[in-house]
Amino acid sequence: MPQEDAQTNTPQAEVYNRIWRAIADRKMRPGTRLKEEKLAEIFSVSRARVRQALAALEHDGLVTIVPHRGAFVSQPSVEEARDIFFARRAIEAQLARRLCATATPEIVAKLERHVAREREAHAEGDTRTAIRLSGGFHLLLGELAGSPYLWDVLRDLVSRTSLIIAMYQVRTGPDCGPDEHAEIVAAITQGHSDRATELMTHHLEHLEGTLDLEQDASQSDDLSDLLS
Amino acid sequence: MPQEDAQTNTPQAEVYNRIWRAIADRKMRPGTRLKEEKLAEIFSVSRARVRQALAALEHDGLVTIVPHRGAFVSQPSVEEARDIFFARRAIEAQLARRLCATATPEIVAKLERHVAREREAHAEGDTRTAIRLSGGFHLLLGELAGSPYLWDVLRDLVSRTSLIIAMYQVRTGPDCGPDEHAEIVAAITQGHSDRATELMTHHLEHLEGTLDLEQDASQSDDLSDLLS
DNA sequence: GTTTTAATAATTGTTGACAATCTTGATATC
DNA sequence: GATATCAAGATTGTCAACAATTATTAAAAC
Repeated sequence: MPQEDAQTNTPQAEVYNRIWRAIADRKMRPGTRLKEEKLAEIFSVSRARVRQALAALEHDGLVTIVPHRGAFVSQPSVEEARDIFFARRAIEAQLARRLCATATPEIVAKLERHVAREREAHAEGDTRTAIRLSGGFHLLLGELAGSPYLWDVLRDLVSRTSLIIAMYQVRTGPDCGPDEHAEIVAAITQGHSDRATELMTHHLEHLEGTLDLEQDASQSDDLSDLLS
Repeated sequence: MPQEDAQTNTPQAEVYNRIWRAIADRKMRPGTRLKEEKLAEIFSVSRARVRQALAALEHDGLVTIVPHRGAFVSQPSVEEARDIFFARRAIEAQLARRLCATATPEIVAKLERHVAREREAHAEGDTRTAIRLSGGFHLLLGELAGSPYLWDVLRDLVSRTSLIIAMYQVRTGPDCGPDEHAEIVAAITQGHSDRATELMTHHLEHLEGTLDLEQDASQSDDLSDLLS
């Protein structure tokens, strides 16, 4: 499942959100250990709260909990990475198609405004916000498509994609520039649903293609670096 | 998010699975209250375990937790119901399409065997297993499509659909007979991907159409029955 | 010098008791 | 009689101490 996670008020949600953002924004590398007591100290909450947050994050696939060993930032395998991209293509293609049918001027305006901000951050060389906005584009698209359920699935997929990029990006590459997003928005604006879905599919394939997903999955540890 | 939930070993997973099945098999009506202490007594576990299980079930959308009030079997609204069906169409259409491209003889055999079992239960008038097998067909399709992630999303969607049917079915109707499933399998067997996706979409629309989703969403309580 | 074994420390898992909140029922007031 | 107020009971939420498990270190054996 997937459903309303990002609550706001309660202190336990605060812990969840902080860790979630840290992982999604790639401030914590995959494999990082998350000690309960340390987190409890950082956030000034009881260990039970941290425990709940970690359990929820495990449900989201961002954290892996090994019994009696602790919680770690997940290290998605190559197979999982490919699967995530397949799921994104399947879902986002449909969302783009639906948006073509339901797009109002306000919706188009929101999309164009977002792409403009992406362009801005990209031009200024502000990589961190560029990354966040880039993921945000896909989330915005899901939000505007009017399916709360798929929006939540998409939120999950985008955050997992962050982990995948952190693990498998070959270098600090172009990182999903705003041009392809602009094209998609253009297709939606004109109501070309087939073209929009095709562009979205291609865009995600392009993103997947920039990663190094060829390595042997059996050597996901640090050992592989030493033996190369 | 959606990911590996149905663990097997641990006692807390046992509680989760038992409650999950009870809801998915429509043995517990939407709105039923789930008292922690009572569940703890039934399953002979501590209240903390029950608490974990309920939290996970809330994440799956099968249970709604109201702070300081307790846990209840969810009562999906009409909007949520429509959204769930939209999501199912989006995802299952893509899964059917993919299966057309990757279907092996073994896969086809598994699908046909399942449909045969559905026919059997239907002919014998065994409604309960017919319902379970009917949902199982969609899950099997997701499993054979080879996307663990979407399979998990589908599992979530199918269980939510059970709740929706429990709430909105107009009577104990035909309940998704096996004939449409057979047609879909036939299309997959022949590799007609467009036809398979179309059949799947239509099948889900048909299922949604058998429900009474016209009622005013503001009257989801029992009062609406009394005032009609 | 390397491997085994044991003792210690650090970390996670669980439980039961207590606090906070809500529901229910009775009583008082209009 | 209907509504408001308040107390008792029931239920959920939280925490801190304790148990179980694993990691680390040191010593011992080869």
